[in-house]
Amino acid sequence: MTSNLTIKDIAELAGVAPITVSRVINQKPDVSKATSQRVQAIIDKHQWRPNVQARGLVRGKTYTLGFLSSGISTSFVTYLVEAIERIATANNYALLLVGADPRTREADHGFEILMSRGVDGIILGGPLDLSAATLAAAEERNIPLLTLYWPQEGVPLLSVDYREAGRLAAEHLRELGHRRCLYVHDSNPLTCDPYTTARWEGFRDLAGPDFHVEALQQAYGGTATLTARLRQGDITGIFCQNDRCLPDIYRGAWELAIDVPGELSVIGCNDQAITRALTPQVTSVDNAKHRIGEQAALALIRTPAGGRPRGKIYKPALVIRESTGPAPHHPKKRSTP
Amino acid sequence: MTSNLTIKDIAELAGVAPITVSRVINQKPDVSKATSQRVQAIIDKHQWRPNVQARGLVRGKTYTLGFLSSGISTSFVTYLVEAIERIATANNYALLLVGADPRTREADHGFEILMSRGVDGIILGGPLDLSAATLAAAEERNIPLLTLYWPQEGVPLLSVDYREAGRLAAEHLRELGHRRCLYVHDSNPLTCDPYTTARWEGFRDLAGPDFHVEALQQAYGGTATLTARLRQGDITGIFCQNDRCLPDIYRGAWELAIDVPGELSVIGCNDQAITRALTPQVTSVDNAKHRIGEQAALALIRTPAGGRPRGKIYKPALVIRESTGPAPHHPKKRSTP
DNA sequence: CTGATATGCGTTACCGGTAACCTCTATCAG
DNA sequence: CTGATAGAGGTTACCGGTAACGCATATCAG
Repeated sequence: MTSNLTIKDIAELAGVAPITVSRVINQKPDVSKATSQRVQAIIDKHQWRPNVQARGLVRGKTYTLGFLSSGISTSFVTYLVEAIERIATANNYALLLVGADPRTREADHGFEILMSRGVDGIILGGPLDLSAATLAAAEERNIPLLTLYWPQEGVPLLSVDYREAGRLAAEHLRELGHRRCLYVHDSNPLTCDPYTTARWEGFRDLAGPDFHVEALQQAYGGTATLTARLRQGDITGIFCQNDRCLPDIYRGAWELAIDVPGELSVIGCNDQAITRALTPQVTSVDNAKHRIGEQAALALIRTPAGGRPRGKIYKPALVIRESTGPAPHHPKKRSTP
Repeated sequence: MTSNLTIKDIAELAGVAPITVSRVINQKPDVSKATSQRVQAIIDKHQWRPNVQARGLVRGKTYTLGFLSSGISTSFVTYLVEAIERIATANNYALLLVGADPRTREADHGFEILMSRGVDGIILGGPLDLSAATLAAAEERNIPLLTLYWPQEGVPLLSVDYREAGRLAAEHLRELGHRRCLYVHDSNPLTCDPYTTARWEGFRDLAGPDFHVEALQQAYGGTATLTARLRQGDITGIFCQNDRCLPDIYRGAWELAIDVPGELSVIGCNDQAITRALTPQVTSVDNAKHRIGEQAALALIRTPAGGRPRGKIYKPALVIRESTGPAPHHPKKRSTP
């Protein structure tokens, strides 16, 4: 019965002063074993837990991490939240979740909510715009910051080498004998990934006389541009910016009755759940999202109040599934419907 | 520059007592307009925000909601979190996210984290086991509780009439002329949905001489049981417990080269993003998840400390897409491969 | 036996707000 | 002129912990 007991109640029940109870729960010295056990017994019996707010007030620490992001239900962000939450809970930290406005990406409001609650560290997630003033305020308050995937001026970045992701995709396609491939992306300024370009550059890195690449913009939820291009019949491989594009690509192939991977190989990026939901299952580049989330939480928990956590760029890894295969010998020319 | 100013600093700068600043920020009477404006000016100038912990300590209120759930990255739960977060932020509440152990569903630990932080209300999400003692402790502390989707003894429930969802699916299939349909579910005790049975009952409600239904268990990630049944060639419609099953069902159909919706109509449940990611897009029953999340947050924000929020059961709605169509005239017998 | 050093625990003040109560001044009816 | 009343603001104590410091009692070398 975790009722509204305070440290004073516990102290009284144990016949000691409150500070002694405090010492017991914080495993400080200067308490005899006998006293300690007696106090602990009372605590256990009543399942008492110290009030985190009171403790936070006097310690200037809240044992709380903040996560700020728009598009919290976006698959990628969800993975981050899950990993962060797991680490936080395991370390008796709580996770404060605040969203930015998904339409404007304006995040100052959310950031201030987190700051006024005195979180011990803030993790920045997906699409968000923070003003320099806000960032400076965090700096001044010594709140450790970390950004995952969305770069912020002056904030350490924990992410993946997306250029390398592009290279891995290109390498795989080239080795399978594909000679003309597409990089499909959506550069809508609100939803686009900051690493759209990096992936493209990596993908293009392997271009050469026997490996032609070109970029194609295809807005989420549409297939027209893509199918128009595929009709020309020369493309045998696709690498897309983000697994979010995959449903559109599969749909486009379906509309043209193109067999994946028989006639067209498809590679996604980020290795989200959708890769296993589609048939055939999609080869994708794993971007270490779980590791990133975990490391972010750990880094902030471990960083002392004044310190700066370190960023890190992980290496991506190709996960081969069913959507990629040898290039067809004679790519078919498609007829216009 | 939201530095570490306190109410005392602001008071001093404005030449008043701290309590006056307190009155200004809380819009209380007994402050002259002139004084109020002067104080407000100082506050604005320094972008000062009161320390939420200190305020919470003395008020016994934290302006924080807790969300407890396992499987935070589960699509359905994600929708809830997103909706709750939006309402919370809009009302200057924060959302504290805590996960239960996904393997054991044990949630007492998480619940205690939330309680010791004095959240103003707790929303219970997906699969979790709470001990009666823990629930009683919340009761005793007057913490308003609400459970979405996962029933808890004595806790008001905000959910959807899943029996009706089953009926809607059956109705749709029957009207399309299907006469022999399957209810596909996964009754794994850890992952299964508490409404598995309700949906089945609703689906069966419409069974009759011209509408035969049967239930089939098919674990997530597999297709063997399903394809074995489909090979008999008599099934022309499927309703599945949860959109999570859809990828398996589509894969099963693909393995047998069954055309959806030409030869087989498929209806999902919950109307998650996957319905639009698959081709053809899947007809599904919308379970009002956004409304549920929003209402939960609002209810808890509005419920005064001692009160009990009210539960509510929403009506589901069928969302027709591309995966359902008229029953084929002559269902084909499948040959064993 | 004395002074030095631990050991074990309590007292006091304080973290940053706010509720409850108090004081002072102005205004006004009788 | 007196007393009542309202308006504007301050004083004090407290929320539930903890840091800093203080003070017995025990132990032990010399």
